[in-house]
Amino acid sequence: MDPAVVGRRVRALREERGISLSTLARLAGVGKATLSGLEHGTRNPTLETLWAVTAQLGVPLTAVLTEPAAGPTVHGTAVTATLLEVFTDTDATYELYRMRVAPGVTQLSPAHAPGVTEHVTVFAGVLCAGPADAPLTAPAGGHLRWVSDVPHSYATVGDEEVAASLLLRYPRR
Amino acid sequence: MDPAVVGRRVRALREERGISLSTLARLAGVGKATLSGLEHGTRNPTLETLWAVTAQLGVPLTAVLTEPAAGPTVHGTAVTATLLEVFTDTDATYELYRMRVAPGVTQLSPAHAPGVTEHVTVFAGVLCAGPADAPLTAPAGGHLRWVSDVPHSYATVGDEEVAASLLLRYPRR
DNA sequence: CATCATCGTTCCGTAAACGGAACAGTCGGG
DNA sequence: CCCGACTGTTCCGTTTACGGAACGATGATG
Repeated sequence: MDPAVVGRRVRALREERGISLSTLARLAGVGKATLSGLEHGTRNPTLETLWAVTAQLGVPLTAVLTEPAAGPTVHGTAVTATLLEVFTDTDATYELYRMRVAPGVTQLSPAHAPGVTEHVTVFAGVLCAGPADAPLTAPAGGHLRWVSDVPHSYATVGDEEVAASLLLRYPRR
Repeated sequence: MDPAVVGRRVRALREERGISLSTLARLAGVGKATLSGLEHGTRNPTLETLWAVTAQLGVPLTAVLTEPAAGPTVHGTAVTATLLEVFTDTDATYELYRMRVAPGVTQLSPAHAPGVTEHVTVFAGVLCAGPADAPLTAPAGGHLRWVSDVPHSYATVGDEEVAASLLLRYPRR
């Protein structure tokens, strides 16, 4: 955990809001020296200090402590997916992703293990996805499901980026 | 942010692993006094200290800084839902929840605004949910969808707790 | 019972994070 | 130009979190 990274995030958040270091320090009730050192990563801040600052910025502590993308992120040619949650059950393991599909490109993904299914709920845009030889289409608000033990594809319909949630279900072997 | 809460989580995580305060302090390279004070909430730990301890426990910093359920949590008679993500689009707003339904109780929820739809994907257990007068049923791996502008219900089928993801779609009025 | 190990807490000197003040640099107005 | 208001950084005395050692309590062993 690099304190310099935390510092950069704090500074970025502050500058997004267009407020000065002096102002934020005063609002958060910390010394300017403290905030300056924190943003530079030259100090090793106390929880209390970090809390005061992030609270004033209106973000949770985790916003500066974790990567902007909370989970591991998978980048493909068209698809960017970040893992939101993993759920393990006696019968299967589920992985819940937030997914974005860039327009104009079709991404082909190889087959998963037998029995793996994908559920997609579209937030925005129109998604065309599913088995490569018989893809399905869903508009915003729609839902797709397919068994992904065959090669499958993802693409947008139209120029709009697609936002969706993707649920991968891996049956216990 | 209550340092006592952080302390309790650290202590809980340590005791889950069955290791002593002395041992964890040695492994994490911090003083026993430091760890003792941290667990009691009588100290105001430094990021470095907290990082050393949580890393040794094998959990991310956020595990002790945020609620066990990361987002705002809604508790009902049978349903506990925690907000994972909010997505706002030009057409609609989506809220993605992780949901648990306790067995043996049926929860009735009042109607939402017109056009609001719910998508549920079941992780574990068997869920019976939907419009109160015509609920639907889905086993683990299944998916339900209904328009929730009428009163609707949630209940498990059988004695097993249901785990699921719930997506609420609010069309822009 | 005596002994030893380990438990978690408390004491204490040191190192460092803290807030306030002083500092140089920059912009805008009279 | 000069001045005031502001920016962010640096200096400094005070506060406090730090690790190590000492402590009493507990449990296992001979």
